[in-house]
Amino acid sequence: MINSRSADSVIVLDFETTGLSPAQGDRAIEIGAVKLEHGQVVAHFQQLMNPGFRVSSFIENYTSISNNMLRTAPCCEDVMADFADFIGDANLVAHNASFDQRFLTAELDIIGRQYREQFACSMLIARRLYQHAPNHKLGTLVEYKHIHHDGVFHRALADSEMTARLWLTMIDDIKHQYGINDIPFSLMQKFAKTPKANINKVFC
DNA sequence: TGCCAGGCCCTCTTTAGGGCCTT
Repeated sequence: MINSRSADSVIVLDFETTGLSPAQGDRAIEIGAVKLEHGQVVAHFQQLMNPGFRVSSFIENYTSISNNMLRTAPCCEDVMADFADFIGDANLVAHNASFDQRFLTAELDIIGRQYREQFACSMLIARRLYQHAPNHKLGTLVEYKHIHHDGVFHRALADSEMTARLWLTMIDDIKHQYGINDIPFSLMQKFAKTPKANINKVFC
């Protein structure tokens, strides 16, 4: 069963998009992902994609992805077909996963594909594990945990790499804190959804 | 014209409201 797999064998992904809501017509403009097997990076995926309309100046400034860069990029449908093949039957992780899950579902719906995998949210876990962090934005958590980064933010591959390092850091911290050797993906999902008052019961 | 999401979580809560996160 997929959920019995170890939490350190997942695909960590991040979308850059034209806005916040596919229901309002927003589309993906970049996908980045890191494949982890037993805590090691074994593959990357990164691709710009042309949403079929110009992105706003806010998005150009926020992501450093310009309309000129997108003009020659392949369309979303072609990129997402390749990405669906890349994720296969892996479990998935993203920071604020509800956002990326909405776009993944919407973009795969357009090409008649589906993902069967489970999704876990690194932000929900960080809120429980690092309750004293200044906040739980990805960039803040990377600094808070002294996680290596190259200074690039709000690009899909860079953010997915940082999220992957944060994910593995949280797994290590949970292992040390609760004295366990291996954490199933399903237990991380349970941790993410458990009320803070009860989180110590999840790994005991 | 003006507006525009949504799930989670906390509290001055649960017959609600608002901040946090993502682009």
